[in-house]
Amino acid sequence: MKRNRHPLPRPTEGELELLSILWERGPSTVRDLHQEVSSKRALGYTSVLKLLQIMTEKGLVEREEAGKAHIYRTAAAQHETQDQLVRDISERLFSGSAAQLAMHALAMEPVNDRELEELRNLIEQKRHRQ
Amino acid sequence: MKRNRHPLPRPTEGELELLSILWERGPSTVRDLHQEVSSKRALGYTSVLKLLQIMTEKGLVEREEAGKAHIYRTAAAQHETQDQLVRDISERLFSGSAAQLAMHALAMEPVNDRELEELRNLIEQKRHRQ
DNA sequence: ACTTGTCAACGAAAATCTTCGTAGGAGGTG
DNA sequence: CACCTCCTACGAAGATTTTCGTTGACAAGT
Repeated sequence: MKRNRHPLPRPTEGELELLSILWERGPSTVRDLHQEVSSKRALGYTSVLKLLQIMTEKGLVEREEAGKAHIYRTAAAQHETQDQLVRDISERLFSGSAAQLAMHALAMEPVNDRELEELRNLIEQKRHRQ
Repeated sequence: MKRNRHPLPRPTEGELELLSILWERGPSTVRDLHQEVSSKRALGYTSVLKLLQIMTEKGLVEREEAGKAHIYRTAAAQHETQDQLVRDISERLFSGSAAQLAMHALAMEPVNDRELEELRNLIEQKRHRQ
């Protein structure tokens, strides 16, 4: 029962935690996810299961019911969700100016050389295209 | 009696809406804020009031009780809250890489020249300091 | 003094999010 | 078969967030 008509809802905090693991590990079972989460904090197996069931209803994940243990996979690519949430923050916290968000992010932490180089390239590209 | 000992909690969505207005308008009464919010969506006066009372308890805003209508002001500067939330997103969505967050933000939207210039400078600074 | 309007306080309903206990099914093993 | 283990489904408690109705205080007008 897929609802691709509407854009996916914004994941909650707990949901995002599971999505992150799924993006990293790829399709996983409840047990996989529970083990992964457990390495960071205490959380019951059924809590993870329930969360995944809710996420399935919301369309945030899809599951393959073959076999005994269902296999869950993310419905949206990581970069799509990143875009969604970055846009969200940009709207709500920076009056929609993504550039200001970017500056805040950069001013905050040390950035390694490779990333600096990528950013330089990105900016040069944009400079010449506009 | 300020409680600067603990960091301020992360504002919820509704709280952030009010904070944004306060940063823009400066210290305001409940009525001011309600009017401002109402221009965007339907929300009762007492809902705004209640939210502000909760935010006062949490320390997110402070109020001056002089006169009949209290006057609310933000407890943290805008950039502090921006930092806090950007760091948060960076952690949860980009494995702590602020640079990747920045790149996502930039790749997303057109950026005006002045902002591009600022970014270039920021990057050059960081390049030479590291 | 009575009415009207503005305000904060309080409580509570409604919605959402988080967490987990319990039940029941399916598959093996002795 | 009886038992154990692994799994999902379901319901529900608890916590947090969102929303608003009601109340009472206070002042201004008539």
